[in-house]
Amino acid sequence: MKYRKIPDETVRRLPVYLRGLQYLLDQGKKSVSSIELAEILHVGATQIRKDFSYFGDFGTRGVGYNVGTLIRQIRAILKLSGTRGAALVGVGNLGTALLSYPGFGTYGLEIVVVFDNDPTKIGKQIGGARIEGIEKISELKKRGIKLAIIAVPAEEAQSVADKLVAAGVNGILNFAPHFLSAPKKVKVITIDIAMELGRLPYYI
Amino acid sequence: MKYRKIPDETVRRLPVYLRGLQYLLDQGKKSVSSIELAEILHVGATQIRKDFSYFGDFGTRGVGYNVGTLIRQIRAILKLSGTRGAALVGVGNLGTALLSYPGFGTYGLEIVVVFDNDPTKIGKQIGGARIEGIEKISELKKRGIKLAIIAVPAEEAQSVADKLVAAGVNGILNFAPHFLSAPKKVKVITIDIAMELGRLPYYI
DNA sequence: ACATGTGAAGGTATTCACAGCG
DNA sequence: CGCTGTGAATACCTTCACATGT
Repeated sequence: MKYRKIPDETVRRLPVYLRGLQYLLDQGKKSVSSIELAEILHVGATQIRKDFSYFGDFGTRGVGYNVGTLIRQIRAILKLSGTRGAALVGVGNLGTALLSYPGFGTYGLEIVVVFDNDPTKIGKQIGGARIEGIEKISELKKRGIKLAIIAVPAEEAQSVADKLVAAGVNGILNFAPHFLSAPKKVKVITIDIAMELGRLPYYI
Repeated sequence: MKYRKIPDETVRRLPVYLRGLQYLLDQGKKSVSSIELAEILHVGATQIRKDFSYFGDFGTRGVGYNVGTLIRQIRAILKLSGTRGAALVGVGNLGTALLSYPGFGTYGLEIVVVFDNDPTKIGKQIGGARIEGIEKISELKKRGIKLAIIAVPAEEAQSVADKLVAAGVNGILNFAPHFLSAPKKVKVITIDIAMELGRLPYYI
């Protein structure tokens, strides 16, 4: 395969493929064609083949793709090999929900540190971690944690993000309904739940 | 303005604009230019103007856009005028978080009915609603509720979705890490939190 | 003078159509 | 023959450049 720039959209779809493949693996499937995968995921079969082709020749012509191999390949592309520790900031309802959310594992992520600014919460044990004060964020660098999840109210989101960036975090998943400013080298993904709901009525 | 098909991407951005405009309104701003709005939202100014132009001439040349008017226009386009009742299925951590999530209001949505299949939860009061058994989903049609939010474990998601569709729901926001099958007339938006996190390491 | 609104240009992503290989 | 892999064609979206209206 010749080199070509990988479309952002392709990267966005890789985790989708990964989920579908994991599902097939759980079903005991060894091999899958782009057509079968397309049906499960509601994506075009050509799309799938083209996406994979950016990274190399993963399939066998006339046969399809080996499920296990493909999962490993995609995990490698997404740099999900091994487990990465992530910090969670904010232990309200949403934060608590995230702590018990299954599925981070598939993506090689584990919440290992938890912060909150509520004195009544600090020190409490939750999931596998102890809740620490917001000021301890500065110690993330020392602990080698590079990913963080923001689940605090909108007003505090930017200030938390600044602290995280200062502590050397380079990837942030933001659930606060607020636009975050961060240096270019820091990748921020915002999930605004209400905003997704907002476009639902349009399509109805 | 001549008629042209409205890009999906434009529709996806409308709620983003709405949030930015709401923010400006709260600040007491009466008028805004595409350039100012662009800075707040990290979107191109040309993009904003082009997007608005699909729906009509909302601005005043040499001046900008009237914040209040623009909000009303976008809300109308997204069919968010008035408040729509939505049903929530699943009152685990995530469901509870959603019940106390601020911001649904901006998008004209209100959770008015709550379902769960846990007998110890049924009958309890939560938010403004009483938790009802899953079997009561069939009564949604009678109550005129057309939107639903799924916050149940992956294994139950499809069966819940089927019940919702049978009850006449035509829009579903799905938080379960599972692909849902539904008739074309039913719009399903899936938010898979872990999947979003999954592409974070790639960019780092 | 200033900011919108918009054809035209440019860029990106998807789909087609089929060659290539097992 | 079946299914992958891919250049070419198409569709889609964004950006440019500027004409247009206040």
